[in-house]
Amino acid sequence: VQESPRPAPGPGRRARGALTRESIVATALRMMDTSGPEAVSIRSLAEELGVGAMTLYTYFRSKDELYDAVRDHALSLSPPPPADGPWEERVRAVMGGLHALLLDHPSLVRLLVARPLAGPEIARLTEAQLAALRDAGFDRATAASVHVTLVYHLLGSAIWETQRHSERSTATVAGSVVVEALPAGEYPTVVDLADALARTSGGPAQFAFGLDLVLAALRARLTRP
Amino acid sequence: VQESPRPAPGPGRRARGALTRESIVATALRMMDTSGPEAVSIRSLAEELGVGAMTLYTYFRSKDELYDAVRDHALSLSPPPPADGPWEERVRAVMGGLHALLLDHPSLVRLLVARPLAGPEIARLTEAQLAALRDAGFDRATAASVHVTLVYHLLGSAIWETQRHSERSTATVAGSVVVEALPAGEYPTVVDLADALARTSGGPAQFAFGLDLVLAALRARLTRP
DNA sequence: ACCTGAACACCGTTCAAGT
DNA sequence: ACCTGAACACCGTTCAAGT
Repeated sequence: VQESPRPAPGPGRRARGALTRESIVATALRMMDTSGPEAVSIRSLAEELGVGAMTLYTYFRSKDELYDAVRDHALSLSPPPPADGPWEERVRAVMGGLHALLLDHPSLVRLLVARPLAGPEIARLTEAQLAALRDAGFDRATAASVHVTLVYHLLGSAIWETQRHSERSTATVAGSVVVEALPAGEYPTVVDLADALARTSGGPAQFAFGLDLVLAALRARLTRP
Repeated sequence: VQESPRPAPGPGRRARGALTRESIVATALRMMDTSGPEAVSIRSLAEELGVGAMTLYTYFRSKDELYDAVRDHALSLSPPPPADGPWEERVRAVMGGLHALLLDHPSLVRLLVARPLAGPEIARLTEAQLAALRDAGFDRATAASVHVTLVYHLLGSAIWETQRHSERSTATVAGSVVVEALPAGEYPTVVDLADALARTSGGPAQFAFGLDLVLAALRARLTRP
């Protein structure tokens, strides 16, 4: 036997006793950010941690439970939303913080869209947003509907950004609509606006544009209902 | 040998010569609608069609190409958008048609969010929406940004509806935020609005609410820019 | 051109067994 | 309680071979 069967824990390899739910989740998130979400599986994560695949089932009941924990951990990295101040700024803080987080951790999008939105961090962010809307003066039903509308905006933009980055082909893409070889006779407006779509699509500016539209409509509702 | 090695094509089993790209795609969509998107794989689809798995590679280069074709086929089922009339009604027609289609075929959501938005049907719908916005009087940049905002709304609502239906647990769910056993001290507003969230979340009414907000803001922009 | 089974390199998870 | 390898029932896809 020339090599020790169990290598000593070195950099990037964790001491055996140090394996915890937290360290597993942190490693999974780092792996997703580094190598993409598709590179993380129970088996590959276990290998990265230097343990057998089945070891992870000591800490999590299933892959879904592990991924839910990763999502919650990632969401906890978003800045704590302000509890007072003008309602509009508070909504912008929650939404902007989440959008920035999703740009930092694009792999998080998969975890958000694949499973029901639940967990303590989701509850914390929902609480902050609903409180801001109630303080603005909206009744319960309206506050709930506005909140869901804002969640749509966040989820939609997250998907959109992910799709754009997943497009690695050399085809000309205008706002994820491939316009290369698009017959101008059939789709004149798409072709005419290809540059505008390519320039405006995605990112914080596009996110703010849509958010501003919703907030403007809400301000109008409050002043003359 | 007691059984003929190749069963005669019966109901639900296709004659061998009839295998085409179209029939494969239609079967895949029907299978997704019936058994859920996770039940469809190259192997299970081939079995449903009564052929070997590798046969499908004669018609499609890969699973992604097959799924893109399924998406395009499903989108072609949405009603043709009106080419004239008031811009707002045209936008409502495109958005409402797509939302209804996604409610009819929930499994379509996966195909929409997992891959870049491309293909002839996407181009057709994009063309109709952009044309309506240009006819309304918006400049190129604004029309493009409004279009993307509306796509966010559609994608976000699609994800949201899917998440709601995927929640098969018995836990109390309020707008996909599980409020069961949620400490009222920490999340007072969520608990207070749990009923409102459960009542308003999802469906055509919620979709229309958000769309109305955006359209109201756009009307205001057009009258006093 | 159309269709095939065997094989490869993966999955998540169950199980029985070890410490 | 923590960790394990073997095994099971899956994937998508390559390959060489058949018609």
